[in-house]
Amino acid sequence: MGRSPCCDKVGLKKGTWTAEEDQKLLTYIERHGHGSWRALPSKAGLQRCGKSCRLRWTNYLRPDIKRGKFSLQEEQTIIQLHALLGNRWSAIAAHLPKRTDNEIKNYWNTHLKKRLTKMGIDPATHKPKTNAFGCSQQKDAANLSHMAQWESARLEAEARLVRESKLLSSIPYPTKPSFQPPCLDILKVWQATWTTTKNVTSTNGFFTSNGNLQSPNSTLNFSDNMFPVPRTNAGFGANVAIPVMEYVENSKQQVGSGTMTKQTVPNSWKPLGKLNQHDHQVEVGERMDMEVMDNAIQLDDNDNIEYPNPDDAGYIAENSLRHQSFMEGFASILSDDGNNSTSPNGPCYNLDNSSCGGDLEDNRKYWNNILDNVVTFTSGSPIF
DNA sequence: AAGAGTAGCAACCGCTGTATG
DNA sequence: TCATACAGCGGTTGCTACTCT
Repeated sequence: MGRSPCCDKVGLKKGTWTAEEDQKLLTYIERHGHGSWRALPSKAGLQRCGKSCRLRWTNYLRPDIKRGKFSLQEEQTIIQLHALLGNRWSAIAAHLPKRTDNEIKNYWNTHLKKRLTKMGIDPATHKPKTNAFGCSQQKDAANLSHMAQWESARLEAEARLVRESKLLSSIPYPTKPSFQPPCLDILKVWQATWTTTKNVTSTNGFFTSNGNLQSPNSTLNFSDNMFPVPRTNAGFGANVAIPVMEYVENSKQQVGSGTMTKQTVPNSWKPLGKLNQHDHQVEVGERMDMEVMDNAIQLDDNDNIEYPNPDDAGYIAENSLRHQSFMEGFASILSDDGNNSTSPNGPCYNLDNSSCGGDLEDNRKYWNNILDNVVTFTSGSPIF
């Protein structure tokens, strides 16, 4: 026998909550915790379905949520995470303390989506909208998508772990003790590659003053311009990064002015894709899935994510290249000033919807800011 | 001033995976 | 083992306020 029915919907109130209902729910939960949502409405004297109470509490009444205008950093975070995770609002919300998935979803749909659209970026794919010159970009877009898929899968896996951690701390308010989930900073993995730099290129952003893209810190000992990023006037998003994933396919390939060789991934860390059984070399072109990602993430004895030794040469090479390429590709899509005559989507816009007025430098600074935050925004977050 | 159109957002709906009896 | 409730999630709806004509 299963459980008794949740709640018959006859006679239950729907629609906007009144202040009185809010107070009843708030008072009850403060005194007793929510316990069983099913039983809560009658105990609290509410003519509502338990599900409605839970939604009202989690999205509005909970004391640990922040309401009101989103900060610039929060906007940036949402855009970045949406590029990686898509419409996985709960996963995105896990990286935005005090914001609910519903609020983020609404904000995306009513603000950010429109802004990206105005900038000529497809908000669903975070790629430039198709234009007459799009053919030459297809391969690059595919590579970027491929890498984004990996990052997405990894973020999702970690977001899942965050959720699982939260379950452990689901003691009802207000007796809930302070609790922090284990460190799940995938971006610190990125940073690990940046900070093990042997040949740091000094820059505050992704764009040099002459308009070329650049990683925050270059991690390899290649000669200058190892990843030349052609800037053309072929339209929005015409800048493309050399897809470094190819170097794995072709065991040795000229990349820019540096020559890369096939890298071996350490046994303890296999994040890039399926590894062949012989030498743990990455085989690209495989569609990644959660199972692969789960297998790729190693847990230590305490079920915390075990990050690879950043000193490992193979790890550094694999990850720094992947991340650099991903970031450059991502940056290239976002970076076009949109002022060239062939830009199909008109002038560029800043995120506050104002036209950048053709000020390339301002726009560059703005996107530098966003892209820098990919690496740095998590430093103060309890999640990270 | 008034009606139409639009934006913002709280809340609902329905689906899915998990827990429970 | 199975049926069912629960909880979480993402998509969608509908109400309210605001703007435009």
